[in-house]
Amino acid sequence: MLANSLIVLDFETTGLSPVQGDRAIEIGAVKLENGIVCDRFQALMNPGQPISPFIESYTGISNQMLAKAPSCQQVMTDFAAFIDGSNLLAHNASFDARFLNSEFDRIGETVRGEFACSLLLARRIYQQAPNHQLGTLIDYKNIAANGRFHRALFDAEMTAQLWLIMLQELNTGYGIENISFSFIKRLAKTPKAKVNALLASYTSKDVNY
DNA sequence: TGCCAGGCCCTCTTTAGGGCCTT
Repeated sequence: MLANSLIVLDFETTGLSPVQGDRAIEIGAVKLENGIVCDRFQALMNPGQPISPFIESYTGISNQMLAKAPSCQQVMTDFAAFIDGSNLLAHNASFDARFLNSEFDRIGETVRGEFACSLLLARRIYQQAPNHQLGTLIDYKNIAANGRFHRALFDAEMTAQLWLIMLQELNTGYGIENISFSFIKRLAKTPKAKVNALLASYTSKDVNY
């Protein structure tokens, strides 16, 4: 079942590319079970390098805050225990997956769960949205947002709420129930012009697709 | 708000280019 034990996560980082030496500075995540947030994880981590004024401004996380934070190794070890092989979700998952893989590589961990992407799904089912940035979609769907975007836990919470709304609308709009994780991934990879046809053709046999 | 990268996805495409997303 899709909503069972799904970890929604978000990284704040020193930049865009771990290949270029960028590191994680904060991880936030919520655990969804049966459509309900049942656990949370949040931690700043010291990347061992100063962050730029741009990142300080963008995230509200300062070098002073990170100087007091535990190491990436310590935090990511704790986070590996938190996710424990669950399937994963993020907004623009390719970005978070790169950093999760990079930070896990450094501590000898591997990502065992599968990743889904709320951005790809939103681009399919909200084709009329002004754009598909997380903040825009939260506003577009009138989801209550009391917090600061670009902090990891808040973005993870908002991504989780957006995800649940999308599942609910797939249910009410297309009669799709008990949708599988793999069907959502299939939907996210379907060309936009063929999304409606796929949804209209959905049958119960797709539950375990 | 920009740069760095990479995946997705569209189009005046596929022998390519550029916008959108993430920090």
